[in-house]
Amino acid sequence: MSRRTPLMLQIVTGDPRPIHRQIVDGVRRLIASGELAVGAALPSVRGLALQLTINPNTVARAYSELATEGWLDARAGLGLFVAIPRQRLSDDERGRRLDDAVQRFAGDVIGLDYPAAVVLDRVAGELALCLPKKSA
Amino acid sequence: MSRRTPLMLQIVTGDPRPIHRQIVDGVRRLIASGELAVGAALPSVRGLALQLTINPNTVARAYSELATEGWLDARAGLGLFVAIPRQRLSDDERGRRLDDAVQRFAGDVIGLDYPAAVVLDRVAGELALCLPKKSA
Amino acid sequence: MSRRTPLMLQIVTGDPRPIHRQIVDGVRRLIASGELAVGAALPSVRGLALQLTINPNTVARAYSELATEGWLDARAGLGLFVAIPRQRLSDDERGRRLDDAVQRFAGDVIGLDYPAAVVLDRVAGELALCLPKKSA
Amino acid sequence: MSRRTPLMLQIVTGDPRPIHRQIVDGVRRLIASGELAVGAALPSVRGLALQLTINPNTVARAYSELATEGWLDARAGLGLFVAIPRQRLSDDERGRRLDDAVQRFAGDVIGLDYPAAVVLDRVAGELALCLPKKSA
DNA sequence: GTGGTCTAGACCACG
DNA sequence: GTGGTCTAGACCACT
Repeated sequence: MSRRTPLMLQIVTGDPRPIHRQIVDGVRRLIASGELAVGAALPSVRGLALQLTINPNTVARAYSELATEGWLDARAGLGLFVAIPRQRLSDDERGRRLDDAVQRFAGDVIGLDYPAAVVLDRVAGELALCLPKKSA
Repeated sequence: MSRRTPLMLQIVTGDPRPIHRQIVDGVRRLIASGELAVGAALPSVRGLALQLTINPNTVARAYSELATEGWLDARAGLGLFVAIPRQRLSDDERGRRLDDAVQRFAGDVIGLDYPAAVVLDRVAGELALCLPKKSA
Repeated sequence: MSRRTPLMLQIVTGDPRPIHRQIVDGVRRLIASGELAVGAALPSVRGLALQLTINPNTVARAYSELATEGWLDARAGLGLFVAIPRQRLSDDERGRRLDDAVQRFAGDVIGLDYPAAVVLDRVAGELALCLPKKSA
Repeated sequence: MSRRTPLMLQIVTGDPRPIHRQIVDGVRRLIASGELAVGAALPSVRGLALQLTINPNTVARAYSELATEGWLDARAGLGLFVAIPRQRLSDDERGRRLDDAVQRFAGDVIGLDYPAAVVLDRVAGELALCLPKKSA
């Protein structure tokens, strides 16, 4: 009997991101949007591997990255839990990462020939799900 | 052949993108922004490789990708030229790529704790440099 | 022919730290002490695995952690290089990590029955090799 | 059995150490600091498990480790008592463990960019709480 | 050649 | 049962 909520995650083979990255992004989004509350237990490594029909090592790697980034707490013998959020990066580093992400995104959408307004709408919609409206 | 404009490109070793990707993105951006006009000749593979001090194979690969995507026309014995713009991808494919890019971008930005408005501003600024205001 | 310096690293099976952690600690120390200069190339994943007679995956994991922490830059097809140092963590996070490390260390040496002065000497000797004397 | 002093111990879920390790460290510290005198009786396995709301198996394991290391004496039918201090490890083993602990600590602290003096002060303060000033 | 990802299966420590 | 580590071997992308 498990109180663990099954994760609403889907692995897309056409996605250029590697599998473990899709899991990391997906879980981060679920946490940031509040669908996974602080302290909530995640599916076990083996359980999520079965659910997604991938190798347990791949799930373990994704979970391990999330723990390193401070999103999850891993407790051997118990499982993984959503961690209390805290600011881990310096302001400089945050700025650099924002720059990198914006530049990469621009590179990705150039050539798709969408008008800027359409792209911005999509981004705004996605961000509305998980980002604060005001600075924390 | 002095008609060939030297490309205003710069390879950044710290950039997470592979070199050929930086070239492809850079050329696409120069074309999209109009700095490289339709019909303009590009530097030769060897010339650009010398200019950027990288392997000619890498330049050849970038040019080949740009030709495959329809940005460049190769004329045997003459060189590569900026092609006449045309629709290069199916609507489905374009939609899927936009989705992927937006999701990846959101994954990168979540947790940096920037307000959505700040992120959107930065994206808008970057897109203004290279995207059309209206659909082509 | 390789300009890569062989790493002065040794894996100790009796050490409670897992192998990949011993590599990470060792490389961090070599970089912090200046024995590995900024921009220097590291042994290839496969090469170090042969040198230490461990599985390439284990080396790859250690290198990947070092890259994530910002100590190394990985360039596919070229190799790994010592990155330019920068402050990535917030002051709060740095304080928390110092606290954690000190507490863990105290727990490790309690019961070894060494006088405090001896322990402090050993720590001072180790830190002298790699830490700044004044705040940067 | 009211002669058993309740232990001033606290289990911290955020602590990276496993629970049994927190108990072992805590009891060792109470003994080293003299708060638990030689011959004093410890709470029963079940009692401590209730007090800390953890699994009795975990308490039993911690007690067993402490007994193996010579900190506690088990008297059948009576319970566990603080043992008479004696040398518990070979000099070689003690030396190796000190080395390991110092190396691990250095690995944790490198890169936090604290001056060595600050780190040493923190260590000295922590050790003052539980280590002898002179060799026992 | 380089690094990166994934699978498969074994073993250990923890609760 | 849980997470964590290691080995072995395959495949991919990059230069």
